Amino acid sequence: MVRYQIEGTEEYITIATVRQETILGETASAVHPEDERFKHLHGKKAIVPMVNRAVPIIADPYVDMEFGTGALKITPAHDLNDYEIGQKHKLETIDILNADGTMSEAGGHYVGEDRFKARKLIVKDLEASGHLIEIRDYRNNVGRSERTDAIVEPRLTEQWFLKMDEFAATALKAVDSGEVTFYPSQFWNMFYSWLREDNVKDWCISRQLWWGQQIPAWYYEYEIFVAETEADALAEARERLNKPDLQLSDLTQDEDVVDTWFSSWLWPMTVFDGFENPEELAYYYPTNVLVTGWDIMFFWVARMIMAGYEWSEDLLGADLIKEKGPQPFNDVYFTGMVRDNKRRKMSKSLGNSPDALKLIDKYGADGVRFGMLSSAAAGNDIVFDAPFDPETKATLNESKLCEQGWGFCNKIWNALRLLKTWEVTQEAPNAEQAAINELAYQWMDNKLQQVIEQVEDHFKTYRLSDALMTLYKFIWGDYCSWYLEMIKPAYGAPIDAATLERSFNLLEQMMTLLHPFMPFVTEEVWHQLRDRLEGEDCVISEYPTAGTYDLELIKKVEQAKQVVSNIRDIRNSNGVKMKELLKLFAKETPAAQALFELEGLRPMIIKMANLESLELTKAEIENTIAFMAGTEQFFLELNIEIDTEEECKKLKEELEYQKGFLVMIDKKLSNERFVNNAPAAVVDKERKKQADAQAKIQSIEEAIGKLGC
RNA sequence: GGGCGAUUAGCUCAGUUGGUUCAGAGCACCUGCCUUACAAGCAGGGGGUCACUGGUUCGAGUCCAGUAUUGCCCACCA
Repeated sequence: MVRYQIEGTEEYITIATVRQETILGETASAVHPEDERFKHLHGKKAIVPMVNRAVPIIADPYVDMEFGTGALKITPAHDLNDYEIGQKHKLETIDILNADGTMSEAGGHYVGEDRFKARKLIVKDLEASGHLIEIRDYRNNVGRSERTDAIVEPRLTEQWFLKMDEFAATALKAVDSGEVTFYPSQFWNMFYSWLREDNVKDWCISRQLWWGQQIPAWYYEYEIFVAETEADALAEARERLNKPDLQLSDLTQDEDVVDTWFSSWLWPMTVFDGFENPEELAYYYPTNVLVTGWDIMFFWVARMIMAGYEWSEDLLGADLIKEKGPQPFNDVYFTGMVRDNKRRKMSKSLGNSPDALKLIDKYGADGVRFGMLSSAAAGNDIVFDAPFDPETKATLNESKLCEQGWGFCNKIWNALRLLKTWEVTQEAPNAEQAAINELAYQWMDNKLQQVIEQVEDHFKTYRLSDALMTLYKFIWGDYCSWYLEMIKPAYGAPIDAATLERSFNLLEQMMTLLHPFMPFVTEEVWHQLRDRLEGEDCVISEYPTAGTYDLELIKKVEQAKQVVSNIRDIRNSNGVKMKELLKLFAKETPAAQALFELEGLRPMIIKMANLESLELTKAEIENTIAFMAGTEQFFLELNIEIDTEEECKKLKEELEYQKGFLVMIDKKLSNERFVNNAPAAVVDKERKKQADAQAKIQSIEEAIGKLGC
């Protein structure tokens, strides 16, 4: 803490500093305007020790009354905030440092000393002259060089700046107007807060590095000539200085280079060599989508947009730009940052990043791709689930998600193996299996169209993980678990060629759909499916487009699947083995009749649930367990004594639930405002739900009555 | 200090324009299966008051406000 004498008085003001050498560059002392302790000093001057310079005492609300002594020295040349206050109060700036960190000519009798040595000498001198009040330990954060760890001293230097206000307004408008669309859209908020008028700062484009593009500015004494080439600069210098004999050797080019982003913002044009070859650029510009991390949204994305609007018309002509737009890309897809399971950014210094190559060794490239992509919902950070070794703290090269991907590859591979192991016959199977095969294929084919449509929709909105999961569930769940089981011939029996061909065809299309996510396994399976010509590959196979599909058919099969699942559940919970043949009865209703009119549905349920028979009935069947699938009621005959009590309890629970549900819907439908205001389709749906619930309640009540509970 | 998000099952996360029973996926867990593609598998199951409080609306996981918790970015620390 150092005290300063107030000019013309015996009074002192005390300030604190950890960089006492900057006192030499001090050009004001500052206090808060409302601070009662110092109000009488406003407008007076303080004498800076050692250099005996009288500097004004200024009042500025930047000063924190609570912090330190409440008084602050202002050194505009060596502190960013001080610089801003200096600008505001029109203070002189005195640079006390040379570029090598030694004291400059402004440094009084410390000139030439290293700043750290000067700092120590100054303490002694201040003590000797009675200005030093107290020394305290204080920990403060100093900026350090990322590479060399050297302490960074703020210092005034001349730099090149690019005025940003107009550029920023252009970029904002581009995104606001939708000429450039962000995915996910909430990044607009961040973009806006960066670039809005009151926040945007001019861009310092000069860097003191040896590598890079040198700034095209040439100096002659204090004159500056900016030009595209040396020759142009010289010509301009000769003319402006009126010195026709001036030589290039008389000029000095600025040693600084431009910021790396200053060339990167031209990337959308230079990547196609657009300045030299506008024809190529005209073909590609603008591109569909830029994929990048949100952390460089400001550095790169915003500036590419600015550059696009600035130069594309010059390069491509007004007509073309009118047609295609000046934006460098139409969409920006922001990927998430990959974080570890403690949410820290993965980085080399933390050592928390798993080794991708080792992951690939373990799970395969497709497995790792699946792991990454399935957790990559647009814009959200990806928490990578790699666990830590509790002892070494190192990240283990393991991942549950990648393991899932690896399992998926395995599943696909085995599906192929199954298709390949069957013997093939030209003979048609028996009528029931033929009906099942036909239904299974129709169901799969219709569902495939639906899946293609859904995947396409996910792609359009950059929901990559949703697209992948849709395919995952379709291939594993529908194709492997249901379809292949439906068409599977009896043990040892061959499969008919037509069904096998259709199964190949389905798998083939699935491989093409999945190929963007898992290129290796899909390519291999695609080749194994059929004899391929040279150069005929999955990667260039025609991507399927969605055809129309019969939603009713899909729904009916889903309902049949529900029947099968229910039966399996009942087997499980009653300890009835899968092998045991059971009798199933469906309550005969118009809806049930309509359901079973679908050819192949009945034998399919019989096969999948391993039934002895499946009949529609109006009669009461004794000793059965009742269940619902959709709105229909089924009764399963078990060859065991049924636990009536348990069965009653289940039915009553279900009844309670349905009644509660019905009450809610009744309430909704008796609400006039709902009926009047909600869209007709929504009201109709509610009425359908109401009718369904009523039907279900009736069925359950009947079943309860039958059990006599 | 300024700004932007997040909070949904034990864990990691989806949930699009407020409107189907919307509360979902994977993992983990439990039960039963060595069924001749896959036990690295199959068939099932349990588990959530959608952070809290209020508001808007006929209707809120979804929109608004506040609170709590939490993450990130930027700035600063005399």
